[in-house]
Amino acid sequence: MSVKKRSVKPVRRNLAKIRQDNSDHILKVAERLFSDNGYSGTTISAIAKEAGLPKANVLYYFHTKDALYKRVLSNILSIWMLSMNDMTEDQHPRDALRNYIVKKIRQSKEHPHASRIFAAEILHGAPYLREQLETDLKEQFQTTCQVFRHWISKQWMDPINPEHLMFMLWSSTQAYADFQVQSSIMLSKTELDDQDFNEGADLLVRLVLKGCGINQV
Amino acid sequence: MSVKKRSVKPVRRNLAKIRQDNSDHILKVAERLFSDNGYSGTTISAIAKEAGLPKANVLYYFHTKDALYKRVLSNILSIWMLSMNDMTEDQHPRDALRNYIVKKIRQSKEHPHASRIFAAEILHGAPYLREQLETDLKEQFQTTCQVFRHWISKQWMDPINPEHLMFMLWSSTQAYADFQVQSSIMLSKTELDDQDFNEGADLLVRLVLKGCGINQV
DNA sequence: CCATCTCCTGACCAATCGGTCAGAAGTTTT
DNA sequence: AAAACTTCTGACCGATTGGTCAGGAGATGG
Repeated sequence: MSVKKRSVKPVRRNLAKIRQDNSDHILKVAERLFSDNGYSGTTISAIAKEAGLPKANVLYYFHTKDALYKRVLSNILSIWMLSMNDMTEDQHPRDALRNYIVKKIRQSKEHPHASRIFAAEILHGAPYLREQLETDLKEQFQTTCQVFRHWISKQWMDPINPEHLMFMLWSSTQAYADFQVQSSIMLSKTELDDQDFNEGADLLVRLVLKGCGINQV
Repeated sequence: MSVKKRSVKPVRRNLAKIRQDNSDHILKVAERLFSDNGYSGTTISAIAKEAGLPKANVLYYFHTKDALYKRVLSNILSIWMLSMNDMTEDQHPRDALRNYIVKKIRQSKEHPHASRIFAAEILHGAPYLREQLETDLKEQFQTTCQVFRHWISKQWMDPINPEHLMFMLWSSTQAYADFQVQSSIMLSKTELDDQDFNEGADLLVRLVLKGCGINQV
């Protein structure tokens, strides 16, 4: 019955860790909400509530909504760019294209929120990303198109339009994140499972390789 | 110098026409703004300003923002569904698929705003469209998948996964509206022109037909 | 020409928005 | 244990939001 008067808070938290943990937590919650409701549809109050913090605390870590959104975006973009530079001239398109498609669909599966925020940004004219699209992504795009042209000149694939092939690869893989809701409705599921992602990847690989006249092993 | 005191407003407008014209005008402006800024990012004041009307007048025609958005959406969906029921068993996939792709890309070109609103809606979980997706669109989806299976059984095309082929067709054609901004940046243009849309359609037709093992004429 | 209906709008409203701030509470340094 | 610093938060702010409303202006039918 007697309540021990022992100190109730022996936790002794660490300042640096507190900052790290709270920032991370807020970013994670914000990513999900921005993904579900868009920039304008997401309020700081909602983020705070979902994170279990007072609104003023969220604004203590990220001084403005804009700054928070930009941090979310830059996190996303760094993940993105990292795993895209993989297609090179010395590879055979058979392997390079398969790897690209598989990796891109895996990204859609593992980072659906990030993927959707990215898509929504572009859908609305890329107000925050335009600069990086015009520099970093464009450079990478042109490099990859050049790789395609190289493969074509080696007759490893049909003479197809490299730019539009890139658009097709991008959109059809991206769709497994962006339109997941629609796809799962069409398949009468609550959400896509691993097999669905695999079947999607298989179909795209097959379609692209055969469609580009790349002889498979 | 003398100002003629002739009646300044001889126009004598017609009530029914006034209602029609204003509603249409508001819907048109709203479609553009919803497309550019999303639902939450678009304010009634902004729509009113852009339409050259007082805010209260917009609300006179459409009692709530929600109702206006739903009207925009239903306009879009009716255009959508109309031109999608085209693939039938008695056609050869060579023609049916080509027609579908060409038509879908033309829609992306001619109704980019509608297309983007639709995409944003799905991206954010289809809060307003879910019911119609679950009934109308799903039914049509399954019908078309059945047509694919029929073509496969007739050995007019390879035994590919019909559902994922539909996803691929949908996303890669849709992209010519949704990601137009990104595409035009990649191609160093201010916007895509007719030739770009044609090249995109050509590539997709070629990729899909050859990829599905459909022998072209 | 008058009664009636529709169209139109400035003024107004409560609610919510992003953001500020003073000061309490907790942690680290001395 | 005291000083210095960071974390935390309730109360508050002006601006904007979607929406209401009373009443004026214009159109219509008899």
